[in-house]
Amino acid sequence: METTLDIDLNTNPRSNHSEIPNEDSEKEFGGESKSSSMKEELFDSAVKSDEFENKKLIELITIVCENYNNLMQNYPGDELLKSRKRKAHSTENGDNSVGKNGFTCSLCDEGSSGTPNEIVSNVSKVHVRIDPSDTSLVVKDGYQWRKYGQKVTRDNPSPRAYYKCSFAPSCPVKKKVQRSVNDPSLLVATYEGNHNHKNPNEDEISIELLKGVNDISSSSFVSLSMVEQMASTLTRNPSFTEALAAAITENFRS
DNA sequence: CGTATTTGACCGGCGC
DNA sequence: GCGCCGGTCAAATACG
Repeated sequence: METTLDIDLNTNPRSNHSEIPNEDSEKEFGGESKSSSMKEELFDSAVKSDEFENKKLIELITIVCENYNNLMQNYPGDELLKSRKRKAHSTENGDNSVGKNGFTCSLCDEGSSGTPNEIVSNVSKVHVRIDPSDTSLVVKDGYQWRKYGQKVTRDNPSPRAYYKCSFAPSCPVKKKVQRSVNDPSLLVATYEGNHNHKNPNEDEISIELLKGVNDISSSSFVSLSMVEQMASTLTRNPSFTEALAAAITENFRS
């Protein structure tokens, strides 16, 4: 069963406001048949209606954020740790199936076959579909990264880029980004470790939520890719999709 | 001028 | 022990 969560970021609540009669439209209608009090009433009801929809939207986004955070907490970082010692890792360029929209996230317990005392680190892979002509090895995931190396590996002609979290050394997370050997339009990002800080964009989202959805719609801080990642991760969690469906039903019933 | 990126050198694990 | 190879360092360079 495939569940899809579509978050249409083109639905701009602020743009809805542009349909609310403003000074220009008032001029346009010239006050011929409607009294000013009637116009005020229409304006007022339009705003209230908008506010009502915005509240629903805020609640839904809040639910998405909460579930995303909960889900992330259910995959504690050290649980899937694996050794950084180099061993034959054949899955390095393996292709998992990827949806047309690009983001696929998988948590891989690659250290499970190691010795009991082996120090292991959390490794996850994210597959991102990109424009084949795009040569940049950039996977936008909401975090800030500093590139510290690039290398051409033996089993893949395309270079592999090495990134550290910009919060390093306090945050030990690293990621490797390389085109798939089989599909040049596919970027494979391998994450090692877990961030010991919040996603900066996540904070921004929380702040913007408090400010109101009008500002959310215009905020450059709300990363499309982050929402995609959240959606991708969350939709793979059956309990979340159930909870979200229930929440949506409940919200629109009230 | 401060910060980020590039890139060749270097390090260390692994296989032979 | 030696060479290969992935990963990291750090000086040089680019960029805002």
